[in-house]
Amino acid sequence: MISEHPRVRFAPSPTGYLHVGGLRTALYNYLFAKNQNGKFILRIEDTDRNRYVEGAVENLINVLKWIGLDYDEGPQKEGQYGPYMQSERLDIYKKYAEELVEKGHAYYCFCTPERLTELKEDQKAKGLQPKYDKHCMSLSKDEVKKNLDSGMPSVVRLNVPSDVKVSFDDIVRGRVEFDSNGIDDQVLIKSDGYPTYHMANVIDDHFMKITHVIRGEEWLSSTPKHVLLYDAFGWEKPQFAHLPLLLNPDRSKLSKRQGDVAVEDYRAKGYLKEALLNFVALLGWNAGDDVEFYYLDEMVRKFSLERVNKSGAVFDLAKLNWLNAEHLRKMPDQDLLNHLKEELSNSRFKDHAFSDEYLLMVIIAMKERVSFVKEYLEKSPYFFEKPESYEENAVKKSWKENTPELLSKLVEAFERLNHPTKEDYEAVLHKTAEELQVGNAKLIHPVRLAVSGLSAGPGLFDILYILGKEETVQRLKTAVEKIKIQ
RNA sequence: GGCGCGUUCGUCUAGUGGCUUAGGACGCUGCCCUCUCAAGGCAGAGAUCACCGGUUCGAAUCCGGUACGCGCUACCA
Repeated sequence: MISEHPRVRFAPSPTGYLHVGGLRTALYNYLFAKNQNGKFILRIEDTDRNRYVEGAVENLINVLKWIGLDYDEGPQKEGQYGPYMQSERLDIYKKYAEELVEKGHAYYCFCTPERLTELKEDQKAKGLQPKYDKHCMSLSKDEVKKNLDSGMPSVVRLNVPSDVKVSFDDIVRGRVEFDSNGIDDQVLIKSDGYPTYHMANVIDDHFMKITHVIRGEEWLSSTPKHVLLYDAFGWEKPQFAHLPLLLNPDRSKLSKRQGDVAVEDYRAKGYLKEALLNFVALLGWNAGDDVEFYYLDEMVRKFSLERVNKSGAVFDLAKLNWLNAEHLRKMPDQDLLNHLKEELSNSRFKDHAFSDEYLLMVIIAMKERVSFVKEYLEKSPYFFEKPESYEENAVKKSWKENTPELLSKLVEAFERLNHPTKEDYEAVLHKTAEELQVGNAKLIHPVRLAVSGLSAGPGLFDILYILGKEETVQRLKTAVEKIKIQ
């Protein structure tokens, strides 16, 4: 049954943005496809005209592109099984709905919404489960034709057989069995002519030759309907794999109310695509070893559906943050440089020019101290502008009465230096401290404060070297004038 | 309510009958390194494996029940 080259699909509905749960589903589909040398297809399930959102499809594609999950077939990348927008396949659904009606596996229903609600309320009042009563199934062929010809609103319903056990083998959950009596006569074609998810899904998966349906757990209870549909058509069923849900910290289904759910939100906050992908992959899957840091290609190599977990996973920001920092630290300096330049061009420093050489030095100095690219600017603004103020507590702690005098001596010594290296700065500072008969710390901390305005940062001599002699001296002089002991 | 799925440190998880005094990671605490802050190293706290019963010489691992959580129960996906 498992064909040599699997075909899987990510089939989102364009509701405006890509949900992180959707991202995880897309990722697993992608990983499985690439691991198995198969195809990853993008299909847009836009069968609900009421929920249509302008630009949602383009947005979805852009986000997928940004994060690096390239699809082999889909909108803007037509393959031989298109179109990949369900709204462009209406005639196909209609044709197969008619075939089902022909075979007696489906029937036209002309019941009004009013009757349906009434029926439902009636059943609820009697403690029965709400289910369509197959009322329209008793209509004769002529009556159906007459209604249809007269333009009466109609839907097509699946004729669910009673007293049948519907089961399938889920790759992550094992054998799952349902009783057909609990399944409603699902609407297949809506009165506006559009198919419902169930209908479109089964037909498309069949004609697009999908071998594995990998989707969220919320679809598990709908699967028997799909199985019934495959059987009604006499089609071979794909393999199913239902993924565990992503959860809020309180273990409810991940929702907007309790934080960000859109991939775009995380992107805007400065999360790296590498970190996002890595993090989301680990929410429900592991290779069985201790590896937690992954790049996409390594995940592809090690991924298998058999190792996907059954239970929901809480979306834990703290771990995402750690992974982001980890990916940032391990990123090649050249890539980091591009990120930093982009960050700078969107900041208040956008009009300043910094050489690549200079920025690279900043990157090396700050690399281990940042979790986000923007922190290069937030945590060490002094590399991009002169300190505007001096950290108050640090002033209190390290700026003593004799500090201005000590620093003046140090400045003199620095000024005599010719193209100093960081070792030169260090040697001179040590020597000056010795001459002035004070500990190194008496100079180091005030210098750090004078030059950066802050008390935390990279090694002082690295900072001085990056800033350069002229800038260092200038900042020291300014600080001596501006900082007063309180 | 009905049906289905799930339940190992706060969180993500390893574990598929003896190797387990249940391992790793994030987070947290402490120590080391050190001019500061990080990173790194080391150490620590943290899980009676939801509960009850059964099978077995032996169970987190197999079986049954209960509880709790979640999903579905639309002419939404």
